[in-house]
Amino acid sequence: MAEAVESGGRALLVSELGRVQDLVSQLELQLRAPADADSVDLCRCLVQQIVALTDRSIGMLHSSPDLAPSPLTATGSPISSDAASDHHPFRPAGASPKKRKATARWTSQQVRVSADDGHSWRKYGQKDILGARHPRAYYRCTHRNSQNCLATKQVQRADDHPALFDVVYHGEHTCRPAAAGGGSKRAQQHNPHAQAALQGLAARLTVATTTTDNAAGLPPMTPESCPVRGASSPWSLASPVGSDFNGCLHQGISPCPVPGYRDWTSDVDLQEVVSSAFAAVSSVAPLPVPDDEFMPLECVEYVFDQNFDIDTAMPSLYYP
DNA sequence: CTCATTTGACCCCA
DNA sequence: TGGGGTCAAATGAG
Repeated sequence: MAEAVESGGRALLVSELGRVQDLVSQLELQLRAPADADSVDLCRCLVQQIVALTDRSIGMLHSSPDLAPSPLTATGSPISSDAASDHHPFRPAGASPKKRKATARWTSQQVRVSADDGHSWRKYGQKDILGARHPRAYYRCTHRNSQNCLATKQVQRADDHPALFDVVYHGEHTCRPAAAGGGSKRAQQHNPHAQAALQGLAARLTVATTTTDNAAGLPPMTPESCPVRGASSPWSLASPVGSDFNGCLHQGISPCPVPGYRDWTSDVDLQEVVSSAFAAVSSVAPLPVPDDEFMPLECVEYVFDQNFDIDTAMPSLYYP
């Protein structure tokens, strides 16, 4: 009975988000085309529809707490495992706990949200941090050697919310991202008006990105000072999607006032978020909960806390 | 063969 | 001296 209602609502929600996804695809196509008055209008129209649909989806989530997904993760790439965790949920039984089993991690139930954020990361170290329950993983840009790109990031599972991750970015990508990134940049140049419209949308779909460094001229903010992963904010987005930033970032989702929230100037990014939301809702079916899964992120990743609170659901679609 | 991950060792700094 | 960050050899996957 309740399941039927829930299932129906879920289907509706999936349908709505599917439409959002389609709209974003259309928007992306428009952004790739040279700008003219018609395409700008069309982009505006698409943005309005996207906003309206996301509004509705959020409303549905709020009115149907049962639609809250089971804890799930949607990672963007094979990611390193927590070395301290020998009971890796995606690791085949009997496999070596030490070496990566990249392909084994992509089970049919795992949601891969985004194929490419334009940047790729290579893990170069992992350390147990004093006072932290979970080790910290260190990543650098894959193009460090070939393009002298000095961007790095640190990913650490939050102690208080094991499903959440603190992601800190250092440095700036100087590499030229592959297809996706380049494409979005081109779209930016071709259609600045549409980009402005997208930024308008971004203002509503705020992904809180806070800085921990003043490299970008922003006040320092530590994970502790921002309620990103506090008790009232049960989930977090941690993704290298924001890796284009100057300086060092602590990234997450939060309704906290963010001095330097990320400008969504990339249609690829926008689509990633929408795709993520879509994937998250589509995957309400129970997924394996990687309890000790350490999830550094290659692309976009949504992490639902195990105490998922529907009242604060969809923080990526935060409305100020 | 190439590339990514793991992990112990090493380096730097407070 | 200890903690955090990085290096690099070993190893696995494709």
